Formats: sequence, C-alpha cells, structure tokens
Amino acid sequence: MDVSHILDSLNTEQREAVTAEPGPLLIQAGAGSGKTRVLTHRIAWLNQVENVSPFGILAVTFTNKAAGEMRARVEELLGSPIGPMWVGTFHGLSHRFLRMHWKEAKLPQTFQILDSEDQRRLVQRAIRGLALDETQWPPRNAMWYINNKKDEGLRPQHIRDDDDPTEQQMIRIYQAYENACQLAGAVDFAELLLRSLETLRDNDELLQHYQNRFQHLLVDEFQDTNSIQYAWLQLLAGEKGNVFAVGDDDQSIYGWRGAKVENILNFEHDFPATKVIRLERNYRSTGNILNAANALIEYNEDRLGKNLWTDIGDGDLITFYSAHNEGDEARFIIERIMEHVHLGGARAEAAILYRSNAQSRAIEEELIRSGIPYRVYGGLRFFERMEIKDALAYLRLISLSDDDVSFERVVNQPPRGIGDKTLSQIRTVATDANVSLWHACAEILTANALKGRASTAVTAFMKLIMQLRKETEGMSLDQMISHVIEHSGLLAHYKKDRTEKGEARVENLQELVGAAMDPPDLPEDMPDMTVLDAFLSNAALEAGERQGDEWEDCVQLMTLHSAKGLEFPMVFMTGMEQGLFPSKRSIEESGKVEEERRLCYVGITRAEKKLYLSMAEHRRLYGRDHFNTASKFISEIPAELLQEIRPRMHVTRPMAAPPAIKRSKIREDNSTGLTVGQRVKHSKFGEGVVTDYEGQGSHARVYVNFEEVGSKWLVMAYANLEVMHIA
DNA sequence: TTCTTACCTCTTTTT
DNA sequence: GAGGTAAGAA
Repeated sequence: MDVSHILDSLNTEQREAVTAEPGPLLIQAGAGSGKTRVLTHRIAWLNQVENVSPFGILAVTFTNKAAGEMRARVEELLGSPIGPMWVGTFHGLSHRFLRMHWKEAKLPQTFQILDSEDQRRLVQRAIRGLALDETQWPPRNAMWYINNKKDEGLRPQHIRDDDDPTEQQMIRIYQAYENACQLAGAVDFAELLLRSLETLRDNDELLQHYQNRFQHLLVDEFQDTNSIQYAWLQLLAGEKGNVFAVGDDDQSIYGWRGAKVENILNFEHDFPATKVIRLERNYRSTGNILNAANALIEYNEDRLGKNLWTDIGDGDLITFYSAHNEGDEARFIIERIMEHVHLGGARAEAAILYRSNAQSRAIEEELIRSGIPYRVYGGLRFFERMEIKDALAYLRLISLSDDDVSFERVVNQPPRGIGDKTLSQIRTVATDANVSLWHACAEILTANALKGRASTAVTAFMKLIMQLRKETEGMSLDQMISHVIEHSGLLAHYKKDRTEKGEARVENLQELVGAAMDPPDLPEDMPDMTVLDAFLSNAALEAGERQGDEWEDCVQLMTLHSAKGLEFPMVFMTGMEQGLFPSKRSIEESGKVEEERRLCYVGITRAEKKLYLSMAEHRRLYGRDHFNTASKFISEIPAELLQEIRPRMHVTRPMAAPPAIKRSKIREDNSTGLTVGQRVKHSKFGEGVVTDYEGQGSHARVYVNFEEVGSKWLVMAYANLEVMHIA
C-alpha cells in the first residue's frame, strides 16, 4: 500500500515514532517539533497500514481547542470522519463514558455537569448546611481542597485527618458536598474523571470490554496528566500497554491543577520496555527565538534536558520594550501591529499574550481606540453568563426536578416572592429528610406548613415548572428554549432592565435560542441521551469556546496558558514584570518559579518570526498601583539576543483616558456612522473623541469625551458632529 | 420581600 | 476593579 501521504512530510525521528511497533512509546517532543503531526500521522498509520479499526483507537488531550484540531487533522489525513474513534479531552471522554454507563456509575441518567461557579455555590450550601462560619471556612478554599483530593483520587473516607481539626472539618464539608451532589445528580469536573476511573476499576466486565476495545491509546501533552488521568490510562491500557504518549517536561504548566510531570518518569517504569524517541528539531521558530528559549529553560534544575535546534536561520533579534505604564505598553504593541499590517501582514498573525486575564483590559481599550478588531480567548464565556445559566437552569429543572443547583438558581429568578425565609424552611426539610429541594417543597405543601403568601408562591412555582415540562414536550430544542425563557418570565425580567447591561442580557438569551438551532451531534454510542442533555453537557464542558467573527481578521489575545499548542508569526509577551510574571505567589513559594519559567518558555516558543517582550514600569492592577522592575526572565535571556527599545519622551496625552468600554459594544450594530476612538468636532463643545455609542436610527447616541467640557452623551440626529481627520 | 447602597474580600493559570 | 454579601430603606 502507498504510505507516502503519511510518511513523506516527516523527518527520521518522526517517522520512527509513527511507524513504531505496538507497545509503550514515549515521545519527548520539544516545542514546535511536530508533536501533533506525529500523533495524527500515527493514528493514520495504525488505521491504514496496521489495519486497526477506528473503533479500537482512543486519542486524548487536555483542551477542547487541541482536541478539535486533532480531530480535524485526523479526518483530513484519513479522508473520512473519525466515526467511532474516541478523540477528545479527558473530561469529554470521561463524560461520554459516564453517559453510556450511568447505571454502573450509580448516577441518574440525566446527571448534570457543574461548572466552577455551580460547584462553588453547592460547596457554599454544604458549608451553611453544617452551620459553619463562611468567613472562617471560605467556600473557595473548601472547593480547592475538594478538587485537590479528587485529583488525587481520594474520597472523604480515604483521607486521614491526623487529628487535625482543620482537616477534619474539611473532610466533613467534602462529605456533605458529596452527598448534595449525589442527591442532585450533579458531577463536577474532577468528579467526571474520578467517577469514570472508579466505575471502570470496579466493574470487571466493563474493564475487560474497554481493554479489548481500545487497542491503542494516544495521549497528547502527557506532561499535564494528573494522578487520576494517568491511572485511567494505565487501567485502559491493561497488559498490552499500547500507549503512545507525547509530551514535553519543559512545557508542564498545570502543576497547580494537580498535573504530575513525574508521570513522564514513571511511564518508563510502569510500562516496561518503553521505547523513547526524542524530537528536538524545531520547525517553527528562528534561531534567535529558539536560543532564547533554550537559555531560559536551562535555569531550571528539574528537567530531563533537551536542546532544540533549527536550520531556519537566526532571524530578527528579540525586542524588549520597557513602557511607562500599561497604556504605553499597549500603544507600543499596537504600533508594531499596524506597521505589520501596512506591510501586508494579517492581524491574525499577531498574538498578544499575558499572564492573567485582568491584563487584557488595558490592551483592549487601546485596541478599541485604534479601531483594530481583536478577539479574546478565555475570559467570560457565553455559557457562563448569568442570564444564560438562568435559562439553562430552567431547562435542567424541567428535565430533572431533583436538581438542587438549578432549583436554587431560579426558584426566585425572576422574583416571585420566595425569599430567604421560605427557602431556608425548604432547605431544612430537605436536609432532614435527605431529599431534594423540589421534593421538600411538595412535602411542605402537603403538610400545609407554610404561611398563605409563601404557600401560594411555592405552589405557583411548582406549577410553572410542571406546566413548562408539559408544554415543551416534543418541541425542538430551540422552540423549547424560546418557550421557556418567555413563559418563565425570565425574558420579561431582563427586558425590564433598560440599561445596556439588561439589553445585552436579552440579546444573549436570544442568541441562546439561535445556538440551540444547531445542537451538538449525538455520539452513536450514547443512545440514552436526549438532545437537551447533550446541549446542556456541552454548555458546561465547552462553555462557548468559539466566539463569533472567526472569519474576521483579528488580533489574538489570550493568556500564556491558553496559548500552549498554538503558534503565531508575531508574538507579544506583555507584563514581563517581577511580581506579575513570575507572579508574586510563585516567588514566595519555593519551587514554584520553575513552573513560571516553563510558562515563559511556552510563550517564547509560540513565536515563529518575531518576538516582542514588554513591561510597564508603572501598572494599575486590581485598583492598586505597582512600580515594577523587569522580570528576572528578561535577564535570563542572553543579552546579545535582545534589542532594547527606550520609550519616547512624549507622554502627555491630550486628554484624560475615556471610561472603559464594554466588550459587547464592539460588534454591536452601529448606526451612528462613527467609530470609537474617532475625533469629532461640535460647534459648541469643541473637539473630542468618541468613546461609546448606543441606540438605533434616530435614537442613536454617541458618548464624546470633549477636551474642554468633559464627556457628554449626544443624540446624533441633533448634534451635527463634524468628523475630524487626523493629520 | 425586594431594592439600594455601602462595604468587604480577593484577585494566576482551566476542564 | 469586580463580585459578592450584609445591612438598611421602601
């Protein structure tokens, strides 16, 4: 058979990996060495040359983005859909497994997935239920504790308290939370993994079946696996141990989430006769960029050691800019991007990376002012918005009324007279009888234990949910959502809010209906799943990764973490400041700086041609002023690779900075004919800059920051603004 | 009971 | 700076 389409584009080491005999294989692949390529070509090789059925292949990664890309590349290579192949994230595949085997996993068929916010609320309720002081036992901490234990594979009964009262209390909270989850049929992210591991481990028949089925397991970003994920792989691999693991210890950046780099070391031990292949040739970056990355990562003591090389040539030096403040930093970046665009480059070739999401604001403001389209990855996602979660909670409650998380969310949203007092009564009954809140309501009503007004309100609420259930039966998903937001009063509730925020919420709800017109595919091996279940699970697991306007040529903004696995011709690493990157916390805790350095390594190696590093000597973050010195990572890059640019001395800006502009504004229809950042002239107020706009047609208004009289809202129809052209 | 306001804390990174 | 909470007013 002709295998040239699989092998031709590969170098010797890559080819060795792709064509290796079955058995455990560990690929130590440096950044840009063709990791994903090796992985996808291996799948094609197994399928087309070794004749392994797609049914027998499981490939797993960490992020939805990476999984999506892997799927697309495999389909392209095979020239057909992946069909029954299991390709996805650890969480996604675990979820799939649990949906198929909910009975064995002791879950209700319609179990729901909790996102971090849901989880926090439920933990909080557990803490309150135990009559503990929330200030002394912050839900966030307890949640962190629980997730950590779950990542270690530990249930409350497995944890030794060592007579430590804090530990004992935490265990109690964990236990109470777990009871609440089980009762509500709720599963958090860590639970997905742990539960599927336990289910597999405790059911011989199931285990046998899957061990037989999956002849080959492939893992990407192996350095980021945590204990359960590793155990899960080991269990599935069984005796034959056909695990193809690709990883790079220098890119391990999820230690804070329980990822164990040691898994790379353990691998050779746990899977005897492991073949190790190293990929050190980099196809992505110029020599200077690579040398900087190599020199930096040398400062880490804890590493397996490898050195990337390339024959692309040295390329440009790395530019380092020390700005006065974050605005100056942003303007420097934007000027570079504009130059790039003038020379015919695409905006999408530029990526602006930062350590924490909070840093994006300053950059976004300047981008808006300059009228440059951009796209932010991460941050607040569609399905995490309040109004969307409200709507989904109604849907969940309709499909499973024992869902306490959803119950609490919407029982008084919109307000219907069921306040704290009534609710706490319901909660008490529920806890005492160990039943769901919904169930407790029914009991209280039959026992006539509520006062007149509260009783009517609760009855009305229950009636509403049951009625919605009946009315939406047989409806398509989008009809159903449309019906529910309308008749639950949710839409009317948000419509009452005439502010921009309220309008945005109404729009989001309408967008939700739109999203439901094109629901996710139902995998064939989950016959029990309804379209609604699939939609809801997808909402929690993917939270709306894709934002609109993907076709538009946008500058890319994201955290360093979410940049892993991606590459861009032009990369800006911002906030290279001691205390921000490396973060203050990591400096204080010993041993944490190495992970920060790896993160820096990841950032540097994203760049193909041009890398800019920048910092702000003065930065306002979280409402505080910081005066910074350069990140120690800057000094760890050899000076001969750096070209330092001094800021120009003009700093006085013509006017005060305009107020922050909401992100939702950017893509809104603009019927003013003006853009944010545009200079305009008014006959009376003089010159100013447009900082915001709202409304349609004759109601269209613009917000202008005038040099002399400050900011004013003006109605376009009367203002008679003259557009100024910047000389 | 609901709405409004003042105050408080917590700020890394993601499924 | 934001989000959440607690306290006070309608």
